[in-house]
Amino acid sequence: MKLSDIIEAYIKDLIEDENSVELRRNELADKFNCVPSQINYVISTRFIPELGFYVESRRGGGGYIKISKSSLPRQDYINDIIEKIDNKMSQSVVDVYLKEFLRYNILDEKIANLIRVALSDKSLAKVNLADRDYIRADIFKNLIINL
Amino acid sequence: MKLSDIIEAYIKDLIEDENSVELRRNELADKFNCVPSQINYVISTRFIPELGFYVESRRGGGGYIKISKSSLPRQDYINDIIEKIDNKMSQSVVDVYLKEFLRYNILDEKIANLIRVALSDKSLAKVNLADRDYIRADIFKNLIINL
DNA sequence: AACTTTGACTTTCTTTGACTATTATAGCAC
DNA sequence: GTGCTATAATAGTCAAAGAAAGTCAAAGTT
Repeated sequence: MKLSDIIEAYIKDLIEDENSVELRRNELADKFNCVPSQINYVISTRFIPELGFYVESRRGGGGYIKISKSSLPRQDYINDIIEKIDNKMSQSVVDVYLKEFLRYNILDEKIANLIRVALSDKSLAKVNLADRDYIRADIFKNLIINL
Repeated sequence: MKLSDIIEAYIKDLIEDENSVELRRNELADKFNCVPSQINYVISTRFIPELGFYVESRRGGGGYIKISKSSLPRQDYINDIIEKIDNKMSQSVVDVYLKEFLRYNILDEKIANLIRVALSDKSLAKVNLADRDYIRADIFKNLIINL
């Protein structure tokens, strides 16, 4: 078994309890006798939004990496959808999805609106046009993973 | 938890009652076993005018640091904050604001979390570093206005 | 070819300390 | 008493050091 797989399993075990863990990157690296950046590798290949994970972190003294897993029943449905989502989305495609989600009670009006605002061309005005739809899709995926 | 966070919480607790506190810098530093200038660090990163805090101080014998919180009605408060928000925001500055909003019940955990996710470096990974903080601020302002 | 491991370099946030600035007060000269 | 001065008691500033985590590409494996 590869080291990365072992680390992955270890982290998943920790997540089990609380549906989330807070890790110290260096500690973990130490524990598994690898370079710290391997932890990043494991996280970025295995704890991805598409699989229902959300990762937050903070640098500096007292820094941490927090990984949470959303385990709601509708999660499978959401995951299915996320898999199908293109890596770029226009404003109107976002709207299509939101309507769909509203219909299935995956979110309420208030949240849908928040997402709409966050992803609007207005909010993203400074992102150049070529990248905008890609960034919109990124934000969207991260958001619905965390609904 | 970081010392700075602990000190921040401690001070906020003291403020709760009277909407203000008067501190002695050295005493506080002593209490938390840190150098006095750490108190300044905490104040300058967490008790900023943008969040409605007002800090007065005096040196010399009998010196003090007084921190007060203005408690405007909700909408005024929001407007006030929006006006003061810089045109760029780091992830951690967003966090500071959200914590504040939570504290004053301007939004709930769920929404705060969504905003956090939407504005995280993760979501905005494809935005180049030079622009990221500006775009984050744009989205943030749009969101807050539409809260 | 795809995946994993490694390490040098970068970025972010916190802690520390040396140096500076301000204020109150005690003591002294008058 | 009044005014001046020295001293002690505070707080402020700023830059360096420290403590994480992130990035990226080269090297190694399968």
